[in-house]
Amino acid sequence: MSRPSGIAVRQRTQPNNGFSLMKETLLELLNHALATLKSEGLLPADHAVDIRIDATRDKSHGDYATNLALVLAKPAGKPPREIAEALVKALPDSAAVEKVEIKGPGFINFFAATSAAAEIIKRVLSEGETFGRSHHGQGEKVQIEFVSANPTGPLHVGHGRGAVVGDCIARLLDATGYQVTKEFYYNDAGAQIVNLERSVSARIKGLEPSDPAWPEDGYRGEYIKEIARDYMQGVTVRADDREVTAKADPDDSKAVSDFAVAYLRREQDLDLKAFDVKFDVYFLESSLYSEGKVEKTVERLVANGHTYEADGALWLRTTDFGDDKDRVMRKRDGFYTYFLPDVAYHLDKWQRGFTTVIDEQGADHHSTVTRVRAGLQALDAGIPKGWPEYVLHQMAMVVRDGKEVKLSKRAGSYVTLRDLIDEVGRDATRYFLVARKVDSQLTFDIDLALAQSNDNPVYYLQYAHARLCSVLKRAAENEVPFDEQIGLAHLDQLTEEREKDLLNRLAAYPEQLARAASAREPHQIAQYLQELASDFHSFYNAVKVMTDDEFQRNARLALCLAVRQVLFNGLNLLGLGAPEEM
RNA sequence: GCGCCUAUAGCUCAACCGGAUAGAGCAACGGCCUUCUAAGCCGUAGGUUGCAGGUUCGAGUCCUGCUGGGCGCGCCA
Repeated sequence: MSRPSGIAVRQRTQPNNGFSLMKETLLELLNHALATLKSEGLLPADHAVDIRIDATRDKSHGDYATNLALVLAKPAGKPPREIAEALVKALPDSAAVEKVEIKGPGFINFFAATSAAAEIIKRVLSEGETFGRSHHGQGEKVQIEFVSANPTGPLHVGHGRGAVVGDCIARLLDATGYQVTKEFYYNDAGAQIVNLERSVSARIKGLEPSDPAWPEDGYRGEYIKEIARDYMQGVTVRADDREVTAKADPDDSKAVSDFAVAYLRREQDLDLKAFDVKFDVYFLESSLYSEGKVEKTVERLVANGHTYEADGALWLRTTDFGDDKDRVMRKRDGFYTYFLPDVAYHLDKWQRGFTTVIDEQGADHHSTVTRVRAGLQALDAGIPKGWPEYVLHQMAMVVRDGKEVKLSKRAGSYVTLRDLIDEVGRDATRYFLVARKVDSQLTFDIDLALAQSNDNPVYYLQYAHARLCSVLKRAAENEVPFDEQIGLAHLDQLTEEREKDLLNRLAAYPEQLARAASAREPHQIAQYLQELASDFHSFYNAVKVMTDDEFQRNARLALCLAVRQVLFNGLNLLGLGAPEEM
């Protein structure tokens, strides 16, 4: 599978409008030096090397550094420091570079001229909302499936984590040039739906979960009672993908079932809407049956000779494809296991032309990964081995009053996603759920989120944006308003250390976005935004923007405008609001 | 027993295909509003990156083993 490397510095992958970024400049200089070394015979002429230029962590190492000399030490057969010296000697002069140093084992450190670093402002302002976006994906069709909750209850915090992670990955891929389809898959006709119907019917009869006649494993939550009431009142419910009017006939189990599914789908839609998550496609498991896709998949697997009958069931020999045991496809009772429609569904995705498919799921379903991939291999349909991709998020736990709130649909004790959004707000909920790596478990402490509500990490970002808007607004009201042209013509006024920090941070954004997208890790953006906001707050406290010096003031306002833009773009990637005042 | 994830400051978490002296927030302590939003800033303190080996110029990051935690191992989804 080809993925954009994103990280490697490449020439001309970004539209640059003639503005040269520091890294691009350094890359050119190093390429020159490299060619010189080769022509002098210090390096094998045919030696290819991927030049890496990193932003430094430590300012005493300059703004950018390369380990090029260390990488070249082996092929050149010379100590790294010697190569570093030769490289530095061969570097063409550039006004963009203030100083070059060799440090440590052979790192070459570059100190950028602030005026050259300030060029990023021009690019940010000319590209506006598209700054940071790229065409790495070249329009490739990507599908991301996430949430995919069955309509048997409201969404909980685990679904919320999946929802925001999937949604943000979709935003990242869209921003890096992919054509993204967001899809929600659900079962509207299986055993769980029968259970749902029985539960609602029991409520219609006035039964309580404590009654002996209550269906075994029935859903006990209060929401079932509400469905029963609305069904008997003939209510019409409208979900994103269906609309159903209740028949109010307690004996029509099909009608009860249809209504309950539509009702819960609508509830989930409302949850997702409150969370600002939208889908392009709702895919029904039942359609795989009604359109014969399940049957066709079975036939194909049988024809390929990967199946056998045993104990009255039909098995797929998934062990041929790396699974630890074979899996039942068709049960003794003639029904298929969930696994088969899963395979049929993914074959359908492949046939729809999605060369990259990402399944975002809870890690408790991780055993399906090997199984589904094995099933797809057994189809012999030309599907690559590691397809589809999976992003698995670890469990999210809700804590209130220092105690875990169990998320049991059957027991009915519940903290729903909507509860969280109502209590701590959409932006804070999204931020908490997306700001950390998906591989780590997550504790969502409601009390903490509430207690911090005045002092929340997401507000830190939004406050930075609001502050910037305020400064820019003040400038607009001023008798000598902000003149962008004057500002851009005097970027050499930006000489403060805090200003340079900000400029370097702005310049890192496009790469940061590309890296987060190719790693499918939206938390990287949250991290970046914290750093950007921090740089801005430091700058704001250390440097007065609205000075009397016309050139300096306008240059600083241009910087502010650029920072505001990047903050806005980044907040947007995470689906967070960018308030103009707080 | 097997598989996947995980272990970093008191707590919650970062750390860019392996890079230089491991960074933030919260909590603690000390400062900063007669000037652009103090939901902010500056400073102090806080670490044997679970343990033991290995790979190499260099390891929180890669490999092996061990320990602790989570999840999974249905003819449930």
